[in-house]
Amino acid sequence: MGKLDDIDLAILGFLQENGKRSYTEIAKLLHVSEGTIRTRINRMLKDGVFEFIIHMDPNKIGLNVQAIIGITTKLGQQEQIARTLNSFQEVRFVGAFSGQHDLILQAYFKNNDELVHFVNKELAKMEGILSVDVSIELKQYKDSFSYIVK
Amino acid sequence: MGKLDDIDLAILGFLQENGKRSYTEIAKLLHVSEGTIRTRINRMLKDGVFEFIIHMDPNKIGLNVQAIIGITTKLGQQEQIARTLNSFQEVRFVGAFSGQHDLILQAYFKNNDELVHFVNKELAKMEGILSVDVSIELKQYKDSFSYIVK
DNA sequence: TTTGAAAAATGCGAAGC
DNA sequence: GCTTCGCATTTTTCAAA
Repeated sequence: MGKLDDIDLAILGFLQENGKRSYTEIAKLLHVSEGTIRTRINRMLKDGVFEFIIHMDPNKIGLNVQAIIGITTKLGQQEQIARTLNSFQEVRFVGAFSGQHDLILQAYFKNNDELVHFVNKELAKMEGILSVDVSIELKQYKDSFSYIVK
Repeated sequence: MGKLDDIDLAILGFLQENGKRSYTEIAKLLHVSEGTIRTRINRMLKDGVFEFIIHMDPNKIGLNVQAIIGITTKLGQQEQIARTLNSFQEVRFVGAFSGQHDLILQAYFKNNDELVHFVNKELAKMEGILSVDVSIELKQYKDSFSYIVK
């Protein structure tokens, strides 16, 4: 699994603007053949460099309450708690972090009741959680998936 | 811009598994015509319900340091700081939150030097920031974009 | 809004450079 | 590893129910 060269990065640069761009279109933009684009995209997909997904607006599909939750865990329990959190549909992101909280998660809920249930029932019953710090999103300013500078 | 019905949600349910699924394939799965799928997808795109994107693995494209940063701002300065943060390529996500921090952002960097520069130079020079709380990601457990329960 | 059918574009596999 | 060339699939367009 080698490094990405300039053409690979250029392909990603175009796809990050619009995941629906065709091989043909990208080929023209980069002045190489369609087959080259296709081969490289398939290689990057196989190597897990990126994947084609859709990004839904949570509000538009009825998930009106978004929260970021910091968790402090008992030493040695972090991994197991992370795996438990993993299994919740509501949880979009979980990571272990250095800093104030051992775990940070992002989760989407239909309404406040569901958030309260998640925190007071589900989190509350997990062994090894020492403290929970809930932040509720009031306004979103940016949510970008374009990491590549052109 | 009406509400989504069961077919719309079913379409999103299939697309969230794989953003490359064709109209034809989804049509067969849902026992409706290809045109129906196409019409509905285009309506949802127009309404901003979702978009086709690619999700890159930050590590695989050389962004090896990921951080979540909580910021406390001077009253009334929050909006303007959020907009400034917005303009940084490194910043993937910014939101205003209730709770311990007024703003929370997620950012990706090539290395620790770039993170340190962002915090100690860029953030440090912004007017109205009272405190900054940096958490560095040690391990990622989940990063899902499938919000719809089937 | 959904369907069906024909034209245009895109994607795919194989062969050669 | 890149390109070209047929063939299959998908997308687009549009008329009609």
